[in-house]
Amino acid sequence: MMGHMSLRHAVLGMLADEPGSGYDLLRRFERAMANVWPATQSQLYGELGKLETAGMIHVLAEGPRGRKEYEITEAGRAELRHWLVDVDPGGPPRSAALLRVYFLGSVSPAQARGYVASMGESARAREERLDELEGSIDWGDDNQSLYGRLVLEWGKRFSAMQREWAEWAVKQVE
Amino acid sequence: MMGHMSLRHAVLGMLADEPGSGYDLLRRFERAMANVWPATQSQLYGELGKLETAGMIHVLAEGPRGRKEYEITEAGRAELRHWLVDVDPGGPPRSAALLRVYFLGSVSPAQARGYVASMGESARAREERLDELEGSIDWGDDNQSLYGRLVLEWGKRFSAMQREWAEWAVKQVE
DNA sequence: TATGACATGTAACTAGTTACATGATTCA
DNA sequence: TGAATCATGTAACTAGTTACATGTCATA
Repeated sequence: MMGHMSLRHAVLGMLADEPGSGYDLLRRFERAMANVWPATQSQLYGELGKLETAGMIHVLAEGPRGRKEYEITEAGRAELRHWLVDVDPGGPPRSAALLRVYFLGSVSPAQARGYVASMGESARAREERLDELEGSIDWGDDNQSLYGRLVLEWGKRFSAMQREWAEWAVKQVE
Repeated sequence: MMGHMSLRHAVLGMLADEPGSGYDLLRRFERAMANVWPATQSQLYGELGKLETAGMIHVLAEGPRGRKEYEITEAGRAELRHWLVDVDPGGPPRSAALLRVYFLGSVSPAQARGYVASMGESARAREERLDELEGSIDWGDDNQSLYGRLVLEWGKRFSAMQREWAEWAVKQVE
């Protein structure tokens, strides 16, 4: 049944938007995807090789310094649509931050409070970053802007939720 | 610097609460941890072996059918506290659900709306499950109850956030 | 001419999943 | 006695990380 392989689909999704090299993709992952689906350079080049072998992308042009610009193929688009529509996305992912909360009984209440407070603080910092980011992008009315805004809004709501939870939780540990 | 290895700490955290066998732990992971840090049987037995070699747990008693009951050692408790207090928990984890939202431009608006709506629906179902769970547990005033309630509350708030976001997002895709 | 950005790739490792394999004990 | 549960373990795989390795091109 082929496992999950979401990196594959992240790459296909980006190339569906526009062609690019591994190097391009790496920067796109760093810029737009860092908080949703981080990927390393190693992984990216490996996946591009596999996708080419599988016929889901092909080399559109070769540039200087060995640059290979990839374009998604019709098979690649079909696989992307299949994943978007037919494959179950699964539940919420592992959370190391929450895992710790379970075990805070192993440290002093003051340390536990400190940990929860720091979760709130990092959520607040993330909220600020996302607000800035939102202001710095000039949103068009294309699909990318539309769905990008949905993701950004999710991040903002998530961060606000976590900050509010932390404020509440700090009081519980007293 | 030893990587993240949160499974190791999840096991230590559970054994810090009370001793148990691999089989016990597996059921505890299924019951209490399924949504925060799922683990497979394979991984669990492997990790128990490594933790024993590392001197962080030891066999307290052997029972029928080869059962080995493990207890955390002082070294194990120290490692757990170290992880809880000193190690940076890192940002929000990968989210396959959100990753898809980025790429919904590749399918029809109706399909995109359907996907977002299904995210809302699964969040609603999770909210209900968590409400039921909360009602079914008789909470004491021990540490486990306290921190368990914090985690449950986080889950409820997360689910509510996702449901509300989805309701909002469905309207945006129109 | 040397620095920094561009550009790709491999090796060795850790983490996690799925499937297989085996056997003991309980109880209907 | 047969099925369910208890109980542990291994093999083969996929996914992801870190470090290493190499070389090109633009420009100050």
